[in-house]
Amino acid sequence: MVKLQSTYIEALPNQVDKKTARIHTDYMQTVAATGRLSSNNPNLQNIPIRTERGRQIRKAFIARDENHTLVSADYSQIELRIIAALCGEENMIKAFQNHEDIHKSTAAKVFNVPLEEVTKEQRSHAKTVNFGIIYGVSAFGLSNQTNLSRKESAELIEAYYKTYPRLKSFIQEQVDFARENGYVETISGRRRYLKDINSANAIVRGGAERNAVNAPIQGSAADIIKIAMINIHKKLKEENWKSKMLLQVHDELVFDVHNSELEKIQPLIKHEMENAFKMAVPLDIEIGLGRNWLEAH
DNA sequence: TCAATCACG
DNA sequence: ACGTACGTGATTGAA
Repeated sequence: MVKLQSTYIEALPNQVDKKTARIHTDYMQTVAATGRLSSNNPNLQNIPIRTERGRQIRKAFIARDENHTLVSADYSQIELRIIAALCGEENMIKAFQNHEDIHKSTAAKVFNVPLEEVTKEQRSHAKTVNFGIIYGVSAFGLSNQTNLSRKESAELIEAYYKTYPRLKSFIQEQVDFARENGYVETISGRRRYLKDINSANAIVRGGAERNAVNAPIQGSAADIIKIAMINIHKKLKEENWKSKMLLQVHDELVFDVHNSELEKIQPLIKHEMENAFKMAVPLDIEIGLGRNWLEAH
């Protein structure tokens, strides 16, 4: 509550540019270790959305005038798709090819129940593990995030790896590669060097091992959206579109679209984002529009 | 100046 | 036996 007031409600109006009457962020290309962009002065990659009061703040971001509309396009589950493609886990790849709800689909397999009998709690637990895998979670970490005991968490992780065996080997291979070479890399060859990967200190080494797993996933997602941004920017420029690309929020692009272009630009954006990088899984885009950033989502 | 907290993906 | 989920930036208040 205090945060929303001081960081957004009070600070943002002071950041409006006198000449353009708009807020402009700076994107940093060489800050994040994984290859993501970061955003500052002000940070527009952490505008609230999760709480009701937060959503009121997001509503304040609007299209430039009556003749424009905000369009938001985001990659659906891009990090899970990347890990599935990187390790060739057919069970997960198939779920994405069939456009299934990946967390529900995971729950059905892990808990060995029909898709239509998956409970909310089972889906929620599957979702937690799906995310945890991306971060290199342990049984203890998982039990902290759920109402499961450490033993139940260990069993859940075991069932998960039985469902997706290639994920387990992928994690091991990333760590082995890092120990051997001192770095890991993304789908486009961006490296993250891990100086602590062979540390004698198990805590420090454990952190580097999680980095070895996470960096290729988070970094590959960053590679993909950057390629999409370059291709979209080129097209908008070469074909003299009136619409502008405004913001990038890791897996989302926001555009200020002239209403005359509203129908035609959406398939363009979708196509460029879906085809930015050829992978063993399809990339899916969710696209929306509205007078403000909240509605566009 | 720095750690803790909390905003986002 | 050990400690235990990735990546950022802005604000606050103690040192």
